[in-house]
Amino acid sequence: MSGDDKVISINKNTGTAKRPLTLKDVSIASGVSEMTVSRVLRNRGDVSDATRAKVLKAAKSLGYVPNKIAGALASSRVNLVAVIIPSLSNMVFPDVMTGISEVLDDSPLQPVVGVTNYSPEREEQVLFEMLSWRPSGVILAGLEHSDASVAMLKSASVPVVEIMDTDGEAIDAVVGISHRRAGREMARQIVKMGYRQIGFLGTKMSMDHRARKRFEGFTEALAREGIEVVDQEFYNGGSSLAKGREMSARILERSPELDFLYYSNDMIAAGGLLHLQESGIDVPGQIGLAGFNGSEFLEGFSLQVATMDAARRDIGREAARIIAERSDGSLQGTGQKIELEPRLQMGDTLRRR
Amino acid sequence: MSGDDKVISINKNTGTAKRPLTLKDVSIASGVSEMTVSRVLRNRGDVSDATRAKVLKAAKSLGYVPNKIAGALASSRVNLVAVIIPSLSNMVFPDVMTGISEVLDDSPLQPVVGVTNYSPEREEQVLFEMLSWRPSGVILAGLEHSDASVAMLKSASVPVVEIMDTDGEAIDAVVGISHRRAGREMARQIVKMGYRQIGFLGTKMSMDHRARKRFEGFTEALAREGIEVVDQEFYNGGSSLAKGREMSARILERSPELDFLYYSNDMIAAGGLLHLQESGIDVPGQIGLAGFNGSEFLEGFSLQVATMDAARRDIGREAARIIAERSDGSLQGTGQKIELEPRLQMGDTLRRR
DNA sequence: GCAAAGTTCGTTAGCGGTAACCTGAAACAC
DNA sequence: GTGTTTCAGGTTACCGCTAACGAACTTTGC
Repeated sequence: MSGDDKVISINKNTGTAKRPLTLKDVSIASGVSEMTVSRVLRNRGDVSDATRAKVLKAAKSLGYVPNKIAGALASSRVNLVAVIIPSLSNMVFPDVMTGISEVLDDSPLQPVVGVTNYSPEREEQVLFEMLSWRPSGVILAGLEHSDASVAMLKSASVPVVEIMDTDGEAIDAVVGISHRRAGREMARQIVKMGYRQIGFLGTKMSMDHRARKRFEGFTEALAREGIEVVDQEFYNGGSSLAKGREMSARILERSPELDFLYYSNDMIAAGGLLHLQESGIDVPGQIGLAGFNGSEFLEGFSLQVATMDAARRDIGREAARIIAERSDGSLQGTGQKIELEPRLQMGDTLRRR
Repeated sequence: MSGDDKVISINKNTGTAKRPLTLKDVSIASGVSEMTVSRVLRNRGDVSDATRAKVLKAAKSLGYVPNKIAGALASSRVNLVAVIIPSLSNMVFPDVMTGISEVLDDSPLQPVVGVTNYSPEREEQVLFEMLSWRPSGVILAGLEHSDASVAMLKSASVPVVEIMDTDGEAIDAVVGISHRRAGREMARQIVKMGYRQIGFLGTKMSMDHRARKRFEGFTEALAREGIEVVDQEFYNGGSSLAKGREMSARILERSPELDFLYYSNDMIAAGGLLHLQESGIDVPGQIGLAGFNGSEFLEGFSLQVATMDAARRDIGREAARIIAERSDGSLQGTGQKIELEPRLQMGDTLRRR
């Protein structure tokens, strides 16, 4: 906001204003037809080595960059994959993106990212925008979308892969884990280890369907053992260590009888760990902890927080694979469903017995 | 051959023919010309309210999604901004992206992200790919690019904003901080607080030019005080708390006389903090610490690590603003340079005196 | 030796929109 | 009434590239 900490200056560049080059320029420069240039540049059709070399040389010396817009319009082939995710600023989606890129790098396809900030309206806008570029496929997070979004996706006639979550009905293909199951398994493990007074800390779950499903699975599994969650604590906005600390302090003040804290993600769980350690509480003896995501950064703490790996990278890879193979014809049919296993990582914050 | 005997595939879900809709379909459905439909959908030119309503209704009921490819080709206007960054998995670029989105959301422009993994060759590829979509602007990280990349950017005749770093020569506009200066300021502060035996811990800097420049500024300022860095420790790959721990342990074993550790980013600095605290070392009395980035997650630790805010979000905002204003004509000229101020955050790991 | 079958390249007709121009009717001026 | 605007919408000609077809030339088969 303070305008005085900026220095603004203008330097004059000798930019030669030029009409962007077209195939015709290359064709003239190399003495062949535009079609032949097009063939050379796409490695398609029969071209003699001599002319190929000639054309490539001309294209390079001119600095020709093909116009994909025109190419896409003419061939009605667009090598873009729309990837629509809620956020880039937590740990999970960058990992998914890594998995997607790993696979698409070996294909002609390219990911294009759109971010929705967990807003269905924004998702609808972003989706519309993306579909208007006629991508070869769509990967989007979650199974919950507005009616309009679903309608757009259904009538777009492109491969659609919904990722992260398998608990629900898909539009086309799905790759993910069952968050209900992840919640259930963690609950069973916690009970098995003898904890009984369990508190839950997480986001306000109106928007985060996956956190909600984990919570549902969690409480359901507890209920089967005749146990109820003793207390809950919610927060808004992004996750942070500091929030994990504060929330842990609050819930323990309110409910000092708690012997276990289940967090909806690893970041706030780690914050909770720091708080407990500084309060001189014995973890996991007196109070146990668990998070969710299998985040790598947990490894840096003195105790490794128990968590459940969400297979983020694998999800990205499998989703991209479906798109790539459907789009090159090597995978037929629609509606593939890949349910990956959430893997429990016991860490050091669940007592063993 | 008549145009009517094309093979049309039928979607079993809806039973509707799935040839993608065009303006013509809407124009037939609403009884006006394609041009009028185009005008309605773009809110351009004179159309009566009656026909406007008619057209919008038809478009909505058909579920028409305009084809931006065709539109872009015809109007040679592409509302995309290429954003080329090294990585999504550290803390810095998601923040930059947030800043960019904040500004572009108020414009017709849309960011498209490409990731280079710190590889110049990959940057060249990604750039080529992006430029072939004829974007309205390019935002890319750093000032160091291959000759071919520079040539492409110069001849593309689009606004180019290089971000993060202002220490060097720009192709067109720049927005960033001086990393040399950031290094210098931190060095001065450290010396001022009485530390003398200083160690450096960071990435292998062959690829990370900004880390290198910080280090150069750092050693330069130390040299002016007659001080040299006592020991250094480098790592490969991504940053993590665990790496920060290990490196800190190693460097202190090798050089127990160190009284200050300067880390090239906050993640490894935080790891170092955890290591020192567990080793029973007094921070900042016995050993001081500082990182770089002004990462929010530092707030969660028991001591706030000293750091320097890189103004990431502001950088994104300013870069996007330049592109947006240049592209709507409200900003004339080229070569704007905006140098933001890195802000020192003293935290608790520098002793005060 | 000549027809059949490559090989290599050119020609034509769009892809689905939009810019620029044009037209007919109603509104307004004098 | 005639001339001039204004409004609402239609016509035409591309944008830069590629699919499809075909032509010229060379090679092969027997």
